Amino acid sequence: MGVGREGQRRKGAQVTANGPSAKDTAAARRGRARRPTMKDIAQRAGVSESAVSFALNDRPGVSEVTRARVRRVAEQLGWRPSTAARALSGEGAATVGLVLARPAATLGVDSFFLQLISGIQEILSDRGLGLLFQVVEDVTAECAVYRRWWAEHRVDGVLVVDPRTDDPRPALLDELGLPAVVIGALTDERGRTGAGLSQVRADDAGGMAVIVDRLYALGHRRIAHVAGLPSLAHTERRIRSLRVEAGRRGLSDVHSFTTDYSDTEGAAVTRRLLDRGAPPTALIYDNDVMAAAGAAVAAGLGRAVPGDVSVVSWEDSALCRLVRPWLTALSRDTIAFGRLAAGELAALLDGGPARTVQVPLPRLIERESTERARPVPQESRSDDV
Amino acid sequence: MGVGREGQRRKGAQVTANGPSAKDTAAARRGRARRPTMKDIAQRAGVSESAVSFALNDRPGVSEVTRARVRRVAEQLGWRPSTAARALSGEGAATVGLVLARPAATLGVDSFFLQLISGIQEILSDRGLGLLFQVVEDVTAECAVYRRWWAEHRVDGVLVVDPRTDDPRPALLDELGLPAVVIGALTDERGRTGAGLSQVRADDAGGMAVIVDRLYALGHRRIAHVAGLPSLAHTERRIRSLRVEAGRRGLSDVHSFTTDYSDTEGAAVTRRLLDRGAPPTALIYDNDVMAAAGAAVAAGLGRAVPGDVSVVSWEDSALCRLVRPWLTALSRDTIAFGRLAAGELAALLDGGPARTVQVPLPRLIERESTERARPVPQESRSDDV
DNA sequence: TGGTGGCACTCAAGCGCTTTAGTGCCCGAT
DNA sequence: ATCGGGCACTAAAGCGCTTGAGTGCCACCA
Repeated sequence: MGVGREGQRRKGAQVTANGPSAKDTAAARRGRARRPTMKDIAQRAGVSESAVSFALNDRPGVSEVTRARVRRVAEQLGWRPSTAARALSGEGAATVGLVLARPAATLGVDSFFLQLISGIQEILSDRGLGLLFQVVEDVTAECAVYRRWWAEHRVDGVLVVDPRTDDPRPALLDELGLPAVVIGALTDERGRTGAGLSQVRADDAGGMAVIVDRLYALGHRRIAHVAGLPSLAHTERRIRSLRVEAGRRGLSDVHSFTTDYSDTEGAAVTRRLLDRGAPPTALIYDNDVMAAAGAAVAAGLGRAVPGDVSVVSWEDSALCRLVRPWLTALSRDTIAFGRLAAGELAALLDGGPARTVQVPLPRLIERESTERARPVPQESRSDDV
Repeated sequence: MGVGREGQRRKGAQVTANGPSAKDTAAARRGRARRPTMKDIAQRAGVSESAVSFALNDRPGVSEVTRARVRRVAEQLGWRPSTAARALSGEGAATVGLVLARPAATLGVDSFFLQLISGIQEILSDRGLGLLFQVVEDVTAECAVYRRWWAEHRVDGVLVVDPRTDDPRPALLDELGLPAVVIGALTDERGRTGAGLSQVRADDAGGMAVIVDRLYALGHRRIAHVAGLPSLAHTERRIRSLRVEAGRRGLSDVHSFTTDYSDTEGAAVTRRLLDRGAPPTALIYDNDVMAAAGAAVAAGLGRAVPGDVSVVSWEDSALCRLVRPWLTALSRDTIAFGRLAAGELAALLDGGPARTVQVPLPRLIERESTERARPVPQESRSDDV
């Protein structure tokens, strides 16, 4: 009896609900179907586990016919390597991490992230990599998550979004030895920070140049830029680029104002700007939500868009075609962006070198919210491009 | 020499970059800092590994003073359990999965998912559970992902979204023995499907009743419902509920039309409806994007919103306050929804029973897009509520 | 004084996989 | 005839953790 019980226990999950005592306890639920292991394959194929391992991992040490046989058996059994076991024996967790540091409330206002993630997934799932995802409140918490993931052996690398000025994350990841790719790039100057850190850069300077070029050509001379969070590296970059573009064209009434990306702040800043003595004739918003909110505010103040003021959104989305007038927007292929980033991370995990790649210049989709600036008396337009 | 090398190899990652031959190869990057293991704790605390395990897992078998000592050492060392090792020894992966079956393009139009996820996270991270996330094209691919996750030992349970009519997923998950909670609930009738399957139900019938109640009170008698994907369970439920509510009030000109949730289809259906002989005086849209698109179409056709036609969105978001007129919307606490679902799953993983819980009735936020129906000559309003 | 329990703790196996060090075999070179 | 070497494959250890089966010790009762 004792022996019988032992034997039964040893077989573990193989027991198939023997008897109709089907109490639906949590224990009973576990392992309803049994996962095949390499041992099963080895048995069926009549070789040792090592041989199976060699065969399945394209390692030398088995003949081609054995390799084929093992492969066939594995497929028949529907075998998949246990990531846990793999990770434990040093192969890594076959998972990459992505943490989003955003207060819950401001989440999901823009479509950027889901698109990005969807691009990321395309590449990752091709490579059999999982994506561990986490939303936290701030960067401090984000760093804690990296530490935890690292200590728990959960991820092989991470994708870092929303790079900041004075970002603590690269140093931490370097310390932990976690390969990472920064999406959106740190400051232009420093270049790569530590080995194992790739960057996928959006061309913020280029984007800004595209917008200013166009607005200038349309005769706009007083331009305001309603930017995003001041702590983000790309906000800083866009502001700097705008200043450069303005300087190049001798424009003096060109300014940036930072916000928290919310429709509320976007609206508030817009109201302040339009109430000025010589209000801007063109407004550049760092996201679609603020652009829409800003356009609505302008309309509310009796300013025609684009008659009195042109509006450009730095982010294209369905929203830009849901408000009237339709918003002119800078459109980038966010999905491709995600794909690129994931590709870089995969390369890094394969032992490739850290690189900095740049995504193509975004395109300006001109819709209804921009048009030629109303001629201003005291300024001739002879200095046009 | 041979011995020396062996010894060195055995110590593995403990080697600290001996010598300045710091080639930044992928190999060198691995394990820059060493993760402490239970063995380290055991050594320092002067007990066996088992004792450490007991101590850290609140299991009996160690005295309180030892437990405290072990805990202290663990904390000092910054120890965290390796999920890989845990998973391997049968404890589960401490991870739950969430897969989103949506074509990449239609992703991110609504804010629903990120909000939901953010709520989910709150609970999961409290419990030390990770969230493995995946975006796929369709339900078939989704099922494949479940299979893979299961075989790879990656997740302990999953959160299922977008339940469908004739949903293949519950059966699959049951077969695999993967605990799951369905977010949004399957058809009302069947109730729980298999053990280990909890449901968190949005009250679609209640929501529809709230909307129809209000519209009816405002005098609307011809109501159209621009619904979402016909294959989704909640679409079906809403349509059914509308029919019931209409029947109860003796309304005959009340119909539903399914779409793919896109602004395009929402607009198209709206145009068709408004071009009819006796167009509806009120339109209910199954999401915010279609509501906004529909309102724009109405305006384009010269119908005043809400003067000629009232608009209600079944989903509140920033968008509802970015278009003019502001959209009346059914508002639910999506973050709380996520929290609830994650809580149910956690309970399930703890061995709790499968349950079906219901979230509170959504509230109707009345904004500018609804008002009293224009009185219709051939119909007295004496039968009002 | 010997037995008996319970307590605090250790031993060792095992989870599924990788990997290093063998082992046996056959073939060609000496 | 013998040896070396390459090849196909096996044995076994180890990754970090859990867990059932001990083990030694002490208090307590008969």
